[in-house]
Amino acid sequence: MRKQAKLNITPVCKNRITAIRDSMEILSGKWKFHILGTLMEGGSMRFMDLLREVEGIAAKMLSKELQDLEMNQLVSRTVLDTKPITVEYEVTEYGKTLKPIIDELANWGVAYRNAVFRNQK
Amino acid sequence: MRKQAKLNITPVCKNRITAIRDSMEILSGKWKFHILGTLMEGGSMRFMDLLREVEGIAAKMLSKELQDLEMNQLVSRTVLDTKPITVEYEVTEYGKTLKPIIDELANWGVAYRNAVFRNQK
DNA sequence: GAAACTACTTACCTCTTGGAAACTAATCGG
DNA sequence: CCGATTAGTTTCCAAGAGGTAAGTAGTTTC
Repeated sequence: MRKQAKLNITPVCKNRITAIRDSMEILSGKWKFHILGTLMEGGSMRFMDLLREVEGIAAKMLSKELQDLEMNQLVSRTVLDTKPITVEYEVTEYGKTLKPIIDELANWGVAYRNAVFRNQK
Repeated sequence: MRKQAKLNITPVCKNRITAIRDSMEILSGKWKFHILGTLMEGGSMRFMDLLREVEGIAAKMLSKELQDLEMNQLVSRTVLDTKPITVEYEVTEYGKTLKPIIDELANWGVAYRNAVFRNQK
Protein backbone atom coordinates (compact mmCIF):
# COMPACT_ATOMS: atom_id res chain seq x y z
CA MET A 1 0.00 0.00 0.00
CA ARG A 2 1.31 3.37 -1.03
CA LYS A 3 1.90 5.93 1.64
CA GLN A 4 -0.71 8.63 1.29
CA ALA A 5 0.90 11.51 3.18
CA LYS A 6 -2.00 13.80 2.53
CA LEU A 7 -2.58 16.46 5.12
CA ASN A 8 -5.70 17.88 3.54
CA ILE A 9 -5.83 21.09 5.42
CA THR A 10 -9.39 22.20 6.07
CA PRO A 11 -11.26 24.48 3.64
CA VAL A 12 -11.21 27.17 6.28
CA CYS A 13 -7.47 27.20 6.06
CA LYS A 14 -7.48 27.24 2.27
CA ASN A 15 -9.61 30.36 2.46
CA ARG A 16 -7.15 31.88 4.86
CA ILE A 17 -4.29 31.27 2.46
CA THR A 18 -6.29 32.69 -0.42
CA ALA A 19 -7.16 35.71 1.69
CA ILE A 20 -3.50 36.32 2.51
CA ARG A 21 -2.64 36.08 -1.18
CA ASP A 22 -5.37 38.60 -2.05
CA SER A 23 -4.15 41.07 0.54
CA MET A 24 -0.55 40.80 -0.50
CA GLU A 25 -1.33 41.23 -4.17
CA ILE A 26 -3.04 44.53 -3.48
CA LEU A 27 -0.36 45.68 -1.08
CA SER A 28 2.68 44.37 -2.95
CA GLY A 29 5.66 46.48 -3.86
CA LYS A 30 8.22 48.41 -1.93
CA TRP A 31 6.20 51.52 -1.21
CA LYS A 32 2.48 50.91 -0.59
CA PHE A 33 2.71 50.45 3.16
CA HIS A 34 4.98 53.49 3.44
CA ILE A 35 2.60 55.67 1.50
CA LEU A 36 -0.43 54.47 3.40
CA GLY A 37 1.37 54.80 6.71
CA THR A 38 2.42 58.34 5.88
CA LEU A 39 -1.03 59.32 4.64
CA MET A 40 -2.64 57.89 7.76
CA GLU A 41 -0.39 60.07 9.91
CA GLY A 42 -0.57 63.18 7.79
CA GLY A 43 -4.22 63.18 6.81
CA SER A 44 -4.60 64.70 3.37
CA MET A 45 -1.33 65.36 1.62
CA ARG A 46 -0.30 66.73 -1.75
CA PHE A 47 1.91 64.98 -4.25
CA MET A 48 5.00 67.00 -3.45
CA ASP A 49 4.46 66.56 0.29
CA LEU A 50 4.43 62.82 -0.18
CA LEU A 51 7.47 63.00 -2.42
CA ARG A 52 9.30 64.76 0.42
CA GLU A 53 7.95 62.67 3.27
CA VAL A 54 8.27 59.20 1.78
CA GLU A 55 12.03 58.97 1.96
CA GLY A 56 13.75 57.79 -1.17
CA ILE A 57 10.77 57.41 -3.47
CA ALA A 58 10.97 58.79 -7.00
CA ALA A 59 8.16 60.74 -8.66
CA LYS A 60 7.52 57.92 -11.09
CA MET A 61 7.09 55.35 -8.35
CA LEU A 62 4.94 57.61 -6.21
CA SER A 63 2.68 58.33 -9.16
CA LYS A 64 2.37 54.67 -10.08
CA GLU A 65 1.76 53.47 -6.55
CA LEU A 66 -0.85 56.17 -5.92
CA GLN A 67 -2.66 55.08 -9.08
CA ASP A 68 -2.66 51.49 -7.87
CA LEU A 69 -3.98 52.52 -4.48
CA GLU A 70 -6.63 54.73 -6.08
CA MET A 71 -7.72 51.90 -8.35
CA ASN A 72 -8.26 49.72 -5.32
CA GLN A 73 -10.16 52.50 -3.58
CA LEU A 74 -7.71 52.72 -0.75
CA VAL A 75 -6.74 56.32 -1.51
CA SER A 76 -8.71 59.20 -2.99
CA ARG A 77 -7.35 61.81 -5.38
CA THR A 78 -8.75 65.34 -5.42
CA VAL A 79 -7.61 68.04 -7.81
CA LEU A 80 -7.88 71.46 -6.17
CA ASP A 81 -8.49 74.62 -8.15
CA THR A 82 -5.55 76.53 -6.67
CA LYS A 83 -3.10 78.95 -8.32
CA PRO A 84 -0.52 76.31 -9.18
CA ILE A 85 -2.75 73.28 -9.41
CA THR A 86 -2.49 70.99 -6.41
CA VAL A 87 -3.72 67.46 -5.90
CA GLU A 88 -4.70 66.08 -2.56
CA TYR A 89 -4.42 62.44 -1.61
CA GLU A 90 -6.24 60.94 1.31
CA VAL A 91 -6.81 57.50 2.73
CA THR A 92 -10.42 56.52 2.06
CA GLU A 93 -12.74 55.14 4.73
CA TYR A 94 -12.15 51.76 3.15
CA GLY A 95 -8.41 52.29 3.17
CA LYS A 96 -8.63 52.96 6.89
CA THR A 97 -9.66 49.34 7.40
CA LEU A 98 -5.98 48.57 6.72
CA LYS A 99 -4.99 50.38 9.88
CA PRO A 100 -4.85 47.20 12.01
CA ILE A 101 -2.43 45.58 9.55
CA ILE A 102 -0.21 48.62 9.36
CA ASP A 103 -0.26 49.07 13.12
CA GLU A 104 0.68 45.43 13.68
CA LEU A 105 3.43 45.72 11.10
CA ALA A 106 4.79 48.83 12.83
CA ASN A 107 4.55 47.22 16.28
CA TRP A 108 6.38 44.14 15.12
CA GLY A 109 9.08 46.20 13.44
CA VAL A 110 9.68 48.14 16.63
CA ALA A 111 9.87 44.95 18.69
CA TYR A 112 12.26 43.47 16.13
CA ARG A 113 14.55 46.48 16.40
CA ASN A 114 14.59 46.18 20.15
CA ALA A 115 15.31 42.44 20.01
CA VAL A 116 18.21 42.89 17.61
CA PHE A 117 19.54 45.77 19.67
CA ARG A 118 19.47 43.70 22.86
CA ASN A 119 21.18 40.75 21.19
CA GLN A 120 23.98 42.85 19.75
CA LYS A 121 24.78 44.54 23.05
CA MET B 1 9.79 84.99 1.49
CA ARG B 2 10.08 81.49 0.14
CA LYS B 3 7.33 79.05 0.93
CA GLN B 4 8.63 76.47 3.38
CA ALA B 5 6.09 73.67 2.96
CA LYS B 6 7.82 71.48 5.51
CA LEU B 7 5.57 69.09 7.34
CA ASN B 8 8.25 67.75 9.65
CA ILE B 9 6.40 64.72 10.78
CA THR B 10 7.24 63.83 14.38
CA PRO B 11 10.12 61.47 15.26
CA VAL B 12 7.53 59.00 16.49
CA CYS B 13 6.19 58.77 12.98
CA LYS B 14 9.66 58.41 11.46
CA ASN B 15 10.20 55.44 13.73
CA ARG B 16 6.91 53.99 12.61
CA ILE B 17 7.92 54.23 8.99
CA THR B 18 11.30 52.69 9.74
CA ALA B 19 9.58 49.90 11.63
CA ILE B 20 7.30 49.19 8.70
CA ARG B 21 10.30 49.07 6.39
CA ASP B 22 12.09 46.64 8.72
CA SER B 23 9.11 44.32 8.88
CA MET B 24 8.57 44.32 5.16
CA GLU B 25 12.21 43.62 4.42
CA ILE B 26 12.10 40.49 6.52
CA LEU B 27 8.74 39.41 5.17
CA SER B 28 9.23 40.41 1.54
CA GLY B 29 8.68 38.09 -1.37
CA LYS B 30 5.75 36.20 -2.70
CA TRP B 31 5.77 33.25 -0.34
CA LYS B 32 6.82 34.10 3.23
CA PHE B 33 3.35 34.84 4.54
CA HIS B 34 1.99 31.73 2.85
CA ILE B 35 4.64 29.51 4.35
CA LEU B 36 4.25 31.02 7.80
CA GLY B 37 0.48 30.85 7.57
CA THR B 38 0.61 27.21 6.55
CA LEU B 39 3.12 26.30 9.24
CA MET B 40 1.04 28.06 11.88
CA GLU B 41 -1.95 25.95 10.90
CA GLY B 42 -0.10 22.68 10.45
CA GLY B 43 2.30 22.80 13.36
CA SER B 44 5.51 21.04 12.38
CA MET B 45 5.72 20.07 8.73
CA ARG B 46 8.26 18.40 6.50
CA PHE B 47 9.69 19.85 3.32
CA MET B 48 7.58 17.73 1.01
CA ASP B 49 4.44 18.49 3.02
CA LEU B 50 5.03 22.18 2.56
CA LEU B 51 5.78 21.68 -1.12
CA ARG B 52 2.38 20.05 -1.45
CA GLU B 53 0.43 22.40 0.79
CA VAL B 54 1.81 25.72 -0.37
CA GLU B 55 0.08 25.79 -3.71
CA GLY B 56 2.23 26.64 -6.67
CA ILE B 57 5.58 27.00 -4.97
CA ALA B 58 8.64 25.36 -6.54
CA ALA B 59 11.23 23.44 -4.55
CA LYS B 60 13.84 26.09 -5.18
CA MET B 61 11.66 28.86 -3.84
CA LEU B 62 10.53 26.88 -0.82
CA SER B 63 14.10 26.04 0.03
CA LYS B 64 15.27 29.63 -0.32
CA GLU B 65 12.38 31.12 1.61
CA LEU B 66 12.78 28.61 4.43
CA GLN B 67 16.46 29.53 4.67
CA ASP B 68 15.53 33.21 4.90
CA LEU B 69 12.97 32.51 7.59
CA GLU B 70 15.41 30.33 9.51
CA MET B 71 18.07 33.02 9.32
CA ASN B 72 15.66 35.46 10.90
CA GLN B 73 14.75 32.93 13.59
CA LEU B 74 11.13 32.80 12.55
CA VAL B 75 11.25 29.12 11.64
CA SER B 76 13.27 26.23 13.04
CA ARG B 77 14.74 23.40 11.01
CA THR B 78 15.20 19.95 12.55
CA VAL B 79 16.77 17.02 10.73
CA LEU B 80 15.24 13.75 11.87
CA ASP B 81 17.16 10.49 11.86
CA THR B 82 14.52 8.53 9.93
CA LYS B 83 14.88 5.89 7.21
CA PRO B 84 14.67 8.34 4.32
CA ILE B 85 15.97 11.44 6.01
CA THR B 86 13.23 13.92 6.88
CA VAL B 87 13.43 17.53 7.95
CA GLU B 88 10.86 19.21 10.10
CA TYR B 89 10.08 22.89 9.96
CA GLU B 90 8.26 24.70 12.71
CA VAL B 91 7.39 28.27 13.55
CA THR B 92 9.54 29.39 16.47
CA GLU B 93 8.16 31.11 19.54
CA TYR B 94 9.51 34.30 18.10
CA GLY B 95 7.89 33.57 14.75
CA LYS B 96 4.59 33.23 16.54
CA THR B 97 4.75 36.92 17.38
CA LEU B 98 3.87 37.44 13.72
CA LYS B 99 0.48 35.86 14.25
CA PRO B 100 -1.34 39.18 14.74
CA ILE B 101 -0.03 40.45 11.42
CA ILE B 102 -0.95 37.30 9.56
CA ASP B 103 -4.37 37.19 11.18
CA GLU B 104 -5.07 40.79 10.26
CA LEU B 105 -3.89 40.14 6.74
CA ALA B 106 -6.19 37.14 6.46
CA ASN B 107 -9.13 39.02 7.95
CA TRP B 108 -8.67 41.90 5.58
CA GLY B 109 -8.37 39.59 2.59
CA VAL B 110 -11.63 37.88 3.52
CA ALA B 111 -13.40 41.21 3.92
CA TYR B 112 -11.99 42.35 0.60
CA ARG B 113 -13.33 39.27 -1.15
CA ASN B 114 -16.75 39.88 0.32
CA ALA B 115 -16.72 43.54 -0.68
CA VAL B 116 -15.76 42.76 -4.27
CA PHE B 117 -18.33 40.00 -4.43
CA ARG B 118 -21.08 42.34 -3.25
CA ASN B 119 -20.11 45.05 -5.72
CA GLN B 120 -20.05 42.69 -8.67
CA LYS B 121 -23.47 41.25 -7.95
C1' DG C 1 11.08 86.58 -20.52
C1' DA C 2 13.51 83.48 -17.36
C1' DA C 3 13.08 80.75 -13.39
C1' DA C 4 10.43 78.16 -10.20
C1' DC C 5 6.64 75.49 -8.60
C1' DT C 6 2.76 72.45 -9.44
C1' DA C 7 2.04 67.28 -10.95
C1' DC C 8 3.16 64.29 -13.56
C1' DT C 9 4.92 61.19 -17.87
C1' DT C 10 8.33 58.99 -20.72
C1' DA C 11 12.42 56.63 -21.97
C1' DC C 12 16.04 53.87 -20.76
C1' DC C 13 18.47 50.61 -18.19
C1' DT C 14 19.64 47.36 -14.50
C1' DC C 15 18.92 44.15 -10.95
C1' DT C 16 16.04 41.02 -8.59
C1' DT C 17 12.34 37.80 -8.34
C1' DG C 18 10.77 33.81 -9.40
C1' DG C 19 9.50 29.88 -12.62
C1' DA C 20 10.86 25.25 -15.14
C1' DA C 21 13.47 21.53 -15.37
C1' DA C 22 17.20 18.74 -14.56
C1' DC C 23 20.49 16.93 -11.36
C1' DT C 24 22.64 15.15 -6.73
C1' DA C 25 22.79 11.99 -3.03
C1' DA C 26 21.24 8.88 0.39
C1' DT C 27 18.14 5.09 1.63
C1' DC C 28 14.57 1.72 1.19
C1' DG C 29 11.49 -1.85 -1.06
C1' DG C 30 10.96 -5.42 -4.29
C1' DC D 1 19.78 -3.42 -9.84
C1' DC D 2 15.58 -0.38 -10.66
C1' DG D 3 12.54 2.85 -9.15
C1' DA D 4 10.65 5.72 -5.57
C1' DT D 5 11.11 8.90 -1.83
C1' DT D 6 13.58 12.07 1.00
C1' DA D 7 15.56 17.11 0.65
C1' DG D 8 17.39 19.74 -1.59
C1' DT D 9 20.87 22.38 -5.43
C1' DT D 10 21.98 24.11 -9.97
C1' DT D 11 21.28 26.20 -14.29
C1' DC D 12 18.97 28.83 -17.41
C1' DC D 13 15.73 32.20 -18.53
C1' DA D 14 11.84 35.75 -18.72
C1' DA D 15 9.27 39.23 -16.71
C1' DG D 16 8.76 42.84 -13.80
C1' DA D 17 10.12 46.02 -10.19
C1' DG D 18 12.18 49.97 -9.57
C1' DG D 19 15.97 53.66 -10.22
C1' DT D 20 17.81 57.92 -12.99
C1' DA D 21 17.13 61.58 -15.69
C1' DA D 22 14.85 64.35 -18.67
C1' DG D 23 10.62 66.19 -20.71
C1' DT D 24 5.74 68.26 -20.58
C1' DA D 25 2.49 71.69 -19.37
C1' DG D 26 0.22 75.30 -16.89
C1' DT D 27 0.81 79.28 -13.58
C1' DT D 28 3.07 82.52 -10.81
C1' DT D 29 6.88 85.36 -9.40
C1' DC D 30 10.82 88.34 -10.13
